[in-house]
Amino acid sequence: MKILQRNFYARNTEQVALELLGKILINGKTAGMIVEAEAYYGKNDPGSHAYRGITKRNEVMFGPPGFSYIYFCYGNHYLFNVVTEKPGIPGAVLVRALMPLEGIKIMQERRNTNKEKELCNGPGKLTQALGLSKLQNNINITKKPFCIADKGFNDFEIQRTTRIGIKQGADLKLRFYIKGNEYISKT
DNA sequence: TCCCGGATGCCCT
DNA sequence: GGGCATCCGGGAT
Repeated sequence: MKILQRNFYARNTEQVALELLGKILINGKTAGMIVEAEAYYGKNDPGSHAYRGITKRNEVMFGPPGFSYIYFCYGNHYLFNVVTEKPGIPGAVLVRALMPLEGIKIMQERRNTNKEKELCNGPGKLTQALGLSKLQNNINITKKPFCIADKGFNDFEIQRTTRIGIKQGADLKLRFYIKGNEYISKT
């Protein structure tokens, strides 16, 4: 198992999103395989937080790659992104769904459900299952206990579609998921 | 100050 | 499986 290093993230956001499929997101004793992700750019991407330039909230997106960008949404959810591109160039990949692998019991307690498919099949759900909140914002994820690792899962087909839940930039096909996987988010 | 969001869970069929 | 109320902080006015 190798932990993804900064050079993996310091590339084109779309490419990183694509290659994150099949990788393992780990936080402490909980872990899951990434089955769905979306790419977000800056200037030319109206769907991105970084579109209107740097602010207190999105400044992490402008910083060095390989850091977490976790923000609060809809009053009670946290969404997990990982920063991409070289420092100074905004970019991030939103992780939308995981297939639970380790610490499932812990996830069930945090999520208050025993249904395995309901643990991580949405961006707000997986942060709750892994115990991620704004406290984990802007953390270097190229080392344990909070990181993404490669376990060599690559036997799958990738589907590319438009992104979910945004109005601006809705035409861009920057959402990727593992075809036929039962743990991806709905719609 | 006000508006609204990169969503979820519940309750109903 | 689908419709709906609802969570509250950020960014624009």
